[in-house]
Amino acid sequence: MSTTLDPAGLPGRRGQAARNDLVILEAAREVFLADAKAPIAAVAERAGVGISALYRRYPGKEDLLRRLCHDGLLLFIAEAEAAALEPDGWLALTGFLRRVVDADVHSLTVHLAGTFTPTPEMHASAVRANDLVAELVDRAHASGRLRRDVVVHDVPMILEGCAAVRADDPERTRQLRHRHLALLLDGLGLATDEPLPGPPPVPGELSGRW
Amino acid sequence: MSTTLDPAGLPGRRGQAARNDLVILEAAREVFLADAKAPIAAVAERAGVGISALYRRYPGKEDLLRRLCHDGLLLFIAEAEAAALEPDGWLALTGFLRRVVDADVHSLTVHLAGTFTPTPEMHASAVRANDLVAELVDRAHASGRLRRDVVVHDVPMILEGCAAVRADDPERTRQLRHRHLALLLDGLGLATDEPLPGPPPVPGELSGRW
DNA sequence: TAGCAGTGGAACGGATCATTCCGCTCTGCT
DNA sequence: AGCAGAGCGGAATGATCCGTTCCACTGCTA
Repeated sequence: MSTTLDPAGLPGRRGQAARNDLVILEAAREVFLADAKAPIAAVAERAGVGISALYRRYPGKEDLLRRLCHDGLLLFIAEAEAAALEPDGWLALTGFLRRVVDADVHSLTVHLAGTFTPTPEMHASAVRANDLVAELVDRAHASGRLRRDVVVHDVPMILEGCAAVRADDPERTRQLRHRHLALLLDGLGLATDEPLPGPPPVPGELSGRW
Repeated sequence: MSTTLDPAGLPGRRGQAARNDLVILEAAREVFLADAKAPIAAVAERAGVGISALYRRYPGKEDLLRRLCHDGLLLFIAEAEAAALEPDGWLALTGFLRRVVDADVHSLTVHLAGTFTPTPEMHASAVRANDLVAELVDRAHASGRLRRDVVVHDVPMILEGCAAVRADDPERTRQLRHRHLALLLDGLGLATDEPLPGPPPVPGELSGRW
């Protein structure tokens, strides 16, 4: 039971309920991050509540998934906006990627996509996110430190690759992903003149649809 | 009962059966590569045969999966052995990785693992594969072109990352994976003095168990 | 021409889930 | 103090999915 937005945990039934809101969301995050098609009951168990507690808050599984995914997307956007403040274009991009990997946001937004039908609102967020990343990539190019043939849509590909790395322990997973990312970031630099093979990724091409 | 090597398809029932052996295996490969937990019926459909044709050949789903996975592992080993013949240690390793990505072998061996219990024979093959990769990595190190802090177990991590990249079209998937691999290979080089973050991967640590 | 290897595909039974429902507990209000 | 009902736990329900079995049929093969 941890509370963040629950100002000085109210006592009694009301407060417990408010706290459960968060506990459930956190449990759902953990469970669905580990397995995108985990049963609802697993979330309830992890949260230490009954199934009713879930259905009281969300009309159905899909709504919970949507919520989780949208939250992730918003976090992604927030990180991108934060990165926009970094003056060095290269550091802005690399720092952004590191933070996204750190927060495991990509799994939330992509692995979960396809398990529900997105809202128009989410679509708008996705567009916004894409614009922000495009800006980061442009600035990295301008800094002269990013290899020429890397395009915006390489970013989701990179994140996809990082998200695929998994260990048993979440913390260890994080470490290994950073290791993988470090390799990719070095590859992103100007180490070689060899152009990347094949045409670059194109918008809806990667597995996550939207 | 004619067997796998069916040159110039025999006519009649016998020949049809022999041909089905291959058709089924190929269909299974395609189907399970696209979705590791596809139903048996999907394989039959793709192969254009009935379900019986499958069960005549394999006692159960698990056996088919095992067969597929072991075939993949053997191919992996064959590629590693082929790579061992390349005199340049760096080219041996990078060429090997490219061919493995090309053949989509990693998906076969890892994504499918966990869906069945491995045979001791497969375990032996896995050990052998590991040894061969270790040798490739050693030689790459000896060539002086591989960054110092890369270890054997980084290889499965890299392959895992590549396998995560997916497009709708198999051919396009292959292209994008090569792009991703190219980035990783550049990162594998000596571009930077920055050491890789965190401790390197350790044997059974990655998601595929064995 | 008899017999059977080889087959297609319907039918069966078990497993898994999302969702609903009911009875209980306490809280917060009167 | 008392009670209406917000919140909840978890069993029951009904649907779906899938591996496996079964049986009738076909046309080689001997």
